[in-house]
Amino acid sequence: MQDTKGVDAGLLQSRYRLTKQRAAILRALEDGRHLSAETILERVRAQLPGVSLGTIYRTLDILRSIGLVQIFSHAGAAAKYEAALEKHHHLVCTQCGEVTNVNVSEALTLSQTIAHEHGFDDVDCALVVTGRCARCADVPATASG
Amino acid sequence: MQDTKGVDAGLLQSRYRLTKQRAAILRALEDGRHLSAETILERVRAQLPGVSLGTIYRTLDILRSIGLVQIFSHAGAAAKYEAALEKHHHLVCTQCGEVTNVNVSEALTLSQTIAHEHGFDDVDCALVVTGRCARCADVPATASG
DNA sequence: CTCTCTGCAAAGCATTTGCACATTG
DNA sequence: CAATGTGCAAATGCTTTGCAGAGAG
Repeated sequence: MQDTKGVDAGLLQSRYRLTKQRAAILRALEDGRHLSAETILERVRAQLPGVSLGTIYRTLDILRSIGLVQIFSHAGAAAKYEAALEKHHHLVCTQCGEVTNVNVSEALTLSQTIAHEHGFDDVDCALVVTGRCARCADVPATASG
Repeated sequence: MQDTKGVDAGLLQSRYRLTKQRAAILRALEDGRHLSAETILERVRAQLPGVSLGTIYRTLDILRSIGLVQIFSHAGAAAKYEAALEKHHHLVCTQCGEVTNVNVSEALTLSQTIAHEHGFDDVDCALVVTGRCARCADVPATASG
């Protein structure tokens, strides 16, 4: 492993080794957004057939601990992972489940104010906005279940 | 089942039956905040020894569907349930895990603006503010793990 | 009485983990 | 070479579900 561009550098700076599995996982994360561990596994296996789910989870956990990956888990569903490019929040359609990244810089400011009032420091926040997207709103009633 | 005060009324108005299990679950939810299904089971069993976890989950799901219960699930941990008294958000200490309810009315306004820009309607939002609480900040370093 | 609920226990998923071998630095 | 990472498969934890009997309206 010597091909170390972009994100990979983050791993190198850490105390972790840069293996081909990790590089492939990072690449998968750079390509897509809101990927489940399962999806990441599929994409990684396209390049490295032998990779296991265990490795995906272990790596994702490391990447999160060094701040390279942002996790987003929303009631019930499997967690979604994506490269921690810049702070953003999520807009989720309650009907079709599609997730969109949105910028809501005020959310953090607001959160910090609240948190400080409660004596918290080291503040961060996650805002999940739910609703029905335009496409789903068009359909009169899915009348399912 | 005829003792129908407060929250119970909500169930009666719905198409669901008010059983003693459901009443006990509602009562448990009125007492505490951020209860896990397991905790609810314990509390309910104090009054009704035979109740099963399956019933807890089934009931919780019904209560959520008719808007009487608010679920809060935060990465990794088991979901937390509480009576849907009034809209509020959560402040979570990343160190000790304690959850506090906070009022952030601006969050919804903000979310609605964003959501509408994306063509969404029927908007709601959940804000999770994380940080280190005052008590944990006092301890120099937990030096754990 | 009919239809809905419940307890039980097994199933289902997402995620974690122990171990022996492969790899990295 | 020593330390770390990996694949495999079993284990775990939370939640869901099928079924036959119990209870609500």
